[in-house]
Amino acid sequence: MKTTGEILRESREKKGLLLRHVSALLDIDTAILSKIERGERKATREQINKLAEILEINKESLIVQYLSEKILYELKDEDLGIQALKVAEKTIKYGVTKNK
Amino acid sequence: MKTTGEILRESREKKGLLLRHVSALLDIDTAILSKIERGERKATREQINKLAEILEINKESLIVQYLSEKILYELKDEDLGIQALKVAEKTIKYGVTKNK
DNA sequence: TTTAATTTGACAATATTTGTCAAAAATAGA
DNA sequence: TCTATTTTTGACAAATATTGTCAAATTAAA
Repeated sequence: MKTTGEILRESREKKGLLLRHVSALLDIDTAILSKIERGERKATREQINKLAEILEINKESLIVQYLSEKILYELKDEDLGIQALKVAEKTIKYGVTKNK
Repeated sequence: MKTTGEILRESREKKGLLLRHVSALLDIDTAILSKIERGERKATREQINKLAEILEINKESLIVQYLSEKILYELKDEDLGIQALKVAEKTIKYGVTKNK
């Protein structure tokens, strides 16, 4: 499975766009976009939306990949990550929302 | 399934401890512990460790519940949460770690 | 009823994230 | 080659989010 960064870089290059072009549309420095594409930084949720539009990427698949990386980042030092994911999944499915 | 806050409050009361006692051991104000138990605030990872010890709660189950709430918090406004969880789960299982 | 415990909310301190900038490194044409 | 352009790097600044204190209000219980 491709990382978010890989998807973004490949899509940008396929369109013949430079970091300069895309980062201008996102209103950020090229340095950040460079880091996002190489997985050194995470994009913001808003940037993901914009990038899907600019690069004409399937929005859903991009978001799913992005979110899954965000989750994995939270769990990166945890031994019980898989169990936590399973509990989270069940909770979503059963539509339980006790907390504020 | 009980929330982290419910587990903490019930365990504390079962031991006959006051917020004052436990929050002193955690070195925080009672106000925060009160909020944590009612789900208004999240505990830190360190506080969870300490609380498991102080209240003699099964550490693994407390951590799993805590982490799953953290994940759900990230996904609370997302339509594609379940898909993201599934991708994350597969990624952990296959041991893929491309990003820094 | 009054003492102790808990809750509430404003806001302060701290930590994390997101960004800029300038210079270095890599890449591509002439 | 050489030299323009693009990309990458890393130090640091700005913005945002999290975690905390405090004092007063509310609730519970002696």
